[in-house]
Amino acid sequence: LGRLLKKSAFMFAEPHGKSRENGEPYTFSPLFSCPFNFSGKKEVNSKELNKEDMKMSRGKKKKEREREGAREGSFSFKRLERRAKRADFVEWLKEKKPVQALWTQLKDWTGRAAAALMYPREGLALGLEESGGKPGSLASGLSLLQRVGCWPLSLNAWSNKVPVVQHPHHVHPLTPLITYSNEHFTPGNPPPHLQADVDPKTGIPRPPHPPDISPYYPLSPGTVGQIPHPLGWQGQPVYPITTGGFRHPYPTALTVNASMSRFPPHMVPPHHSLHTTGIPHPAIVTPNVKQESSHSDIGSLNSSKHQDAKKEEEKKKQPHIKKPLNAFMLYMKEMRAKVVAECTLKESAAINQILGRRWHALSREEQAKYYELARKERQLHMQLYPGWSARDNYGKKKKRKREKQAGEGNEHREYFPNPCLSLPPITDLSAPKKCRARFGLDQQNNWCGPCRRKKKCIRYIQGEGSCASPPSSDGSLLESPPSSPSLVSPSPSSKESQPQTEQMQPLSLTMKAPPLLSSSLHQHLSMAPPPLVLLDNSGAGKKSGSLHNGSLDPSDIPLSRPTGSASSRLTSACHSHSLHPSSTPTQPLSLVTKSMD
DNA sequence: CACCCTTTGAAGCTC
DNA sequence: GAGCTTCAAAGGGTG
Repeated sequence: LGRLLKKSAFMFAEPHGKSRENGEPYTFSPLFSCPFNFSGKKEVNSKELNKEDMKMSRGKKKKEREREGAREGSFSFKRLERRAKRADFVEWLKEKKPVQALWTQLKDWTGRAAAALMYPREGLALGLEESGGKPGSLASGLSLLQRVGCWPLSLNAWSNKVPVVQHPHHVHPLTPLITYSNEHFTPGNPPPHLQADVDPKTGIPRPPHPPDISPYYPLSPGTVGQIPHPLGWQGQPVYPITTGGFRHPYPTALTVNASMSRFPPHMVPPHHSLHTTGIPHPAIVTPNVKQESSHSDIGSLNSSKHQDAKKEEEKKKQPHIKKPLNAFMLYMKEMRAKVVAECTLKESAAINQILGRRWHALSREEQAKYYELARKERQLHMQLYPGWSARDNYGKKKKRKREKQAGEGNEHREYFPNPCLSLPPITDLSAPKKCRARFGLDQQNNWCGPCRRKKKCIRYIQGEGSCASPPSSDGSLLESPPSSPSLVSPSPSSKESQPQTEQMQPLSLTMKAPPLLSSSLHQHLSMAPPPLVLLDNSGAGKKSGSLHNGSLDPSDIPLSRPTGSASSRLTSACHSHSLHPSSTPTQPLSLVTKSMD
């Protein structure tokens, strides 16, 4: 078994050094750590494993092999079983029940990759004794691994391009991308048997049920689920080739966990109680099992309802194939941990801001690396999901929000009719959050309800009968829906009359923006024409151009994400009506610069 | 519990 | 083709 494990380890080892037997480069990475060497003795680490191995003379080895009746380059499960009977090993194995269970199944499948599949899952670090695992020998193993749902293996066994970091808690963010290297295998061109058919709904290649996989797995579902992925692909942007899943009957034991989910949920029998593993699939998000369950329960009471429930269920069971990560996302994945450690920040929004700045600070070469990785990722994604389109995911993420907002919009108009809405565009100068502008964040108790909900102010409009936005210098203008200067028609007096709201000094700008940015912004603002003009010419104005046609509710701004996010960012970051462009150095700045351009 | 925030980039959509 | 929108990751914050 030790030899087998070592051979297995070779499959996952990074090339480094020279093999004793064939001179092929190899090394073993500390990916796994098996407490046993081939002789069944417990070992501390793989180095000792190798030392132990070295001590054994070749003659002795040969004798042993002959005694075991094993041929060179192969292994015998019987022999392994005998060795497995060693008390210490069995004891160890007992502690690894999931491994043992799966191992039993893998034996049925045969193929030396079985061990490679098994023990890496257990995080074994194996030394290399005999280089039985040659690149060619991986083929069968790969096929097997793919069949059992381990497609996203890090196959850099013979690639030294990217370091292998497999620790489950510290997975190299780019490791999964190694998988996309077509140098050693082409994920997009899986064995013919894996591309036999295509899911008619999703267009996703659906490998047929492997004939050599027994459909009956006595393996307890829970045990399988407890087995961590061998190469720590959890959460990694890798895409299983077997998205279509196995045909029925699929081995229950291996499908119980929908989160393993290279098998789409609709192909997987619902074993809700078996969601214990938490092996999430990086690219496919499975539907809410809880909801499915409740739906089916209700449906059983009523036939029509049952049908509806079934339909809903089917809808929900559609696998959610995520978008491939772009270069920046890959960069974020890699660098997030660093930034978190350095800045002791936990808020992703703040971290992402930092990452955004760092991204821009990267050299072209460094960025090119990520662009290339992203390109590969897209390629692989395309190969794996030929029929997939980004629009498939449209509306899935914020559907609820949009629906909710649409409903709120109607409600808003119904319950908080804005006189400005009925006015021609020239009079539609109402700015949202009037109360915000008047009272500021520290006096929110004075805000009207809509203002508290970031909706259109009713108090200001109704109480004072004015729809004109307070003449602001720059800040409030950006915060409020863009309007043309002629439309705003701010009287100089009004500007003076409400200095507290418009004379927003770029406080947050000076505080938050990097020196360069803030200075440039200051300069920019000081050199820029009056804010109104600036706004009028701005891309932001174009962006939300529909907002200042007078017929739209300013509260709809959030519907436009960029505008809404900018606005909310401004309001939140700048604390009320303070100047917007400063809130975050990046976006507001880009807004301004865009407008200038 | 769903969504927001925040970033960049890719892709889809609209005009 | 320009401009806008959505989504991808992440996790604390919010309602």
